[in-house]
Amino acid sequence: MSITKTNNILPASFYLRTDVVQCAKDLLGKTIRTNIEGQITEGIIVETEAYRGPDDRGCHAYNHRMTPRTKTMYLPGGHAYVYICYGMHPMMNVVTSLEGDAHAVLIRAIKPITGHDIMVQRRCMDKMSPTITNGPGKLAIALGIEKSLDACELNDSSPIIILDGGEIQEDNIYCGPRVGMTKHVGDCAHRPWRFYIKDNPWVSKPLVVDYTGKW
DNA sequence: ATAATGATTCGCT
DNA sequence: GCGAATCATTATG
Repeated sequence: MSITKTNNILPASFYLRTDVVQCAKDLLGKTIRTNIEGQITEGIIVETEAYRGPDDRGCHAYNHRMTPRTKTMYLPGGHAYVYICYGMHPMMNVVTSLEGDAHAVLIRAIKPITGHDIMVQRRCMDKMSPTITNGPGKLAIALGIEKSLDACELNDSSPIIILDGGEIQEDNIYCGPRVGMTKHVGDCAHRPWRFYIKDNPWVSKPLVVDYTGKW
C-alpha cells in the first residue's frame, strides 16, 4: 500500500455529495487527525461503512427517524456523528450529503501513522499491535474521540479533521455486507456497503471475499 | 418510570 | 468460537 498524505483538509464539497456510498469508498486512504488538548494522533482510514437514511433499515435515521441522538445525522455533510454503542463504545461517523438528508459513514478501522505512543496509552496496551485500531470502538478510543465531540464540524479549527490523500485504486477496494446487520430483514442487510482496502492488515475483520467492488 | 436492544470488545475455552 | 460486560438510547405506558 502506498498512500500519500497531503496537509490539505478535505473541502466541504467532498462531504456535500449526495451519494454516501461513493463517499464511503472515497474516504479510504484519507487521513483522520485529532488534536485533543494538544495531543496529535493520525491514522489512514482503511475501512468504512455507509448508512443511508431514510431508506436503509440498518441506519439510525431509517424512515426519517428523528431523536436526540440521530438529529446530528441531519446536519449538512462535514460534521462528526459520535454516539455510544453498547453503552460504552464511541462510534465515529462522518455526516455526508445535504442538510436534512441523514447520511453518514462509519469509520471502522485505521492504520496509525502519528502519535503511536499516545494511542497505545489511550488503549491501555503496552505496545503497538494491529488490534489497536481494527474496530470502530477501538479507533475512536485511540484517537481520543468522545461523545462530547458529537456534531462538531470537521473544519480547520476542529479537534477532528480529515486530510486529503491519494485515491485507492478501484481494484484495491473490496466491499461486503455491513457488520451487525443480521437481524435486519430485506435486502438492506445484504447491501455491500462495507468497504476496505484489499489485503490491508489493519482492517477489523478478515475479508468476506464475495465481491470486488461490484454490486 | 421501566424494559428491551445494540453499527462492540475482551477474555476465556 | 462463545458469552459476559455495561449503559446510552429508544419505545412504550
